[in-house]
Amino acid sequence: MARSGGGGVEGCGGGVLKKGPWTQAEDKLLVDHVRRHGEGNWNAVRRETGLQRCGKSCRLRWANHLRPNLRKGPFSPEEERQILRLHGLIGNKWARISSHLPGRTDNEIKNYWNTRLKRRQRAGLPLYPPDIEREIALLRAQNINPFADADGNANSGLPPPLLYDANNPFALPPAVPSPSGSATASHSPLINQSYPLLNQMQGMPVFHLASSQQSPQPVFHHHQDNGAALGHGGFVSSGLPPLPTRAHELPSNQFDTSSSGGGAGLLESLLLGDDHLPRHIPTMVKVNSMPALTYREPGSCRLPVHGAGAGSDSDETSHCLPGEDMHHGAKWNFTYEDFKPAKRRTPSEAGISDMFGVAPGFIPGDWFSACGGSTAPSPGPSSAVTDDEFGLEMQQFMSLLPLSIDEHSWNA
DNA sequence: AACGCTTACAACCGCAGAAAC
DNA sequence: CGTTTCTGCGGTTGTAAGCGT
Repeated sequence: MARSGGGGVEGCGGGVLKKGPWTQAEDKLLVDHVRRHGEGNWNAVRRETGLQRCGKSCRLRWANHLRPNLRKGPFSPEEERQILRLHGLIGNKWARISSHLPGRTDNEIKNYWNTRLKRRQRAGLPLYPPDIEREIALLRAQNINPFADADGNANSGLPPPLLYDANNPFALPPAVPSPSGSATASHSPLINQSYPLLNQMQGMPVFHLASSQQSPQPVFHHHQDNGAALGHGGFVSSGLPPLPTRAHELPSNQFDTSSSGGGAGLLESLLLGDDHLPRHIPTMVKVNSMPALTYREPGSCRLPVHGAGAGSDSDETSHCLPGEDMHHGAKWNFTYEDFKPAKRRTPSEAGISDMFGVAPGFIPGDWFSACGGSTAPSPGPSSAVTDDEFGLEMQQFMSLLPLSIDEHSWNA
């Protein structure tokens, strides 16, 4: 992982800043700072701690490796499905996708997707399993526009609004005329990248959902009424019916503390369905004086019991046979044959214990392997400078530390 | 054992929007 | 109201580790 380690860089506020892998000492400085002041104000970290890292780098390190309740290790089958479903509808909105996967970072999901995408593209395989394609087709047929903002207006930003065609709701926007006047043969790369599922859905049968109780019926006729079946007009572009999506995207490091899923869009609520991942984390408390920084309540940490089942909250992957979709009973090789065991070594607890002068026994021995939701060793940084999995150890350890709100008030 | 390829992932970069000044 | 600073997001890159030959 080492990138030109030891080198410096001009920028991020001036001065020579360190780049490359983080060391334990740097992590400790950052963690101490956040414990005292909370998240945010990242540029102040350098001023107040002497850490030779720019604010962006500090934020990234915290968000992706040090913050409490991060979840490392392989994605569970449920998580993988969730990623597929959300990506199929909203595209490369990693932060939004990660907001539905507690403990997962946008970077992690992005990396997962990119490697998976490359692998499947190279193999000439479809990106999405058929059941997910169907599911999203249904949502599309209901004319749910994931890109509409809270007011129902199509977002002005990219990607551009979809043009709804009742015959083919997954149709891409018309080809952009070239300067010479002729339409380009292919759709723009932007569209192709932003709507990967749509690219696969060209020409798929359209389903109308007459009611929630009825099975969806394929519709092949040209439909241009006032929307009796769909509840809206037949041809819609940016005037899609209002879809309550979150007005502002949650930062990747922000936990959704709303029990009702407030802020999540209708589309995402639909996608979450019955098998959505738990979004309420009862052992976490939001510290009001420290916005967006959450810690476990002292004494509330239910440590997973390795091998006891109760604590193994996610890892069904190891029970899945290659090529078998355990959720639907159908053979589908989209996920499990892609699954590769984690490569890197199990972290030791020695480093993190040493850092805080805590006896190693303070950290349960099974914590790391179990918290990752997998029996496989959790992957982690591999630099010779940064202890492997130090970030994970740090964030896990942080979650165990009692926190005094007074001590850590924002303006202290 | 050596080599090359693939995979996984940390970290950087540029950009854009929001907030502060 | 324009400018600056801060923050977050998505894309990309570099490299260690695993794996096959």
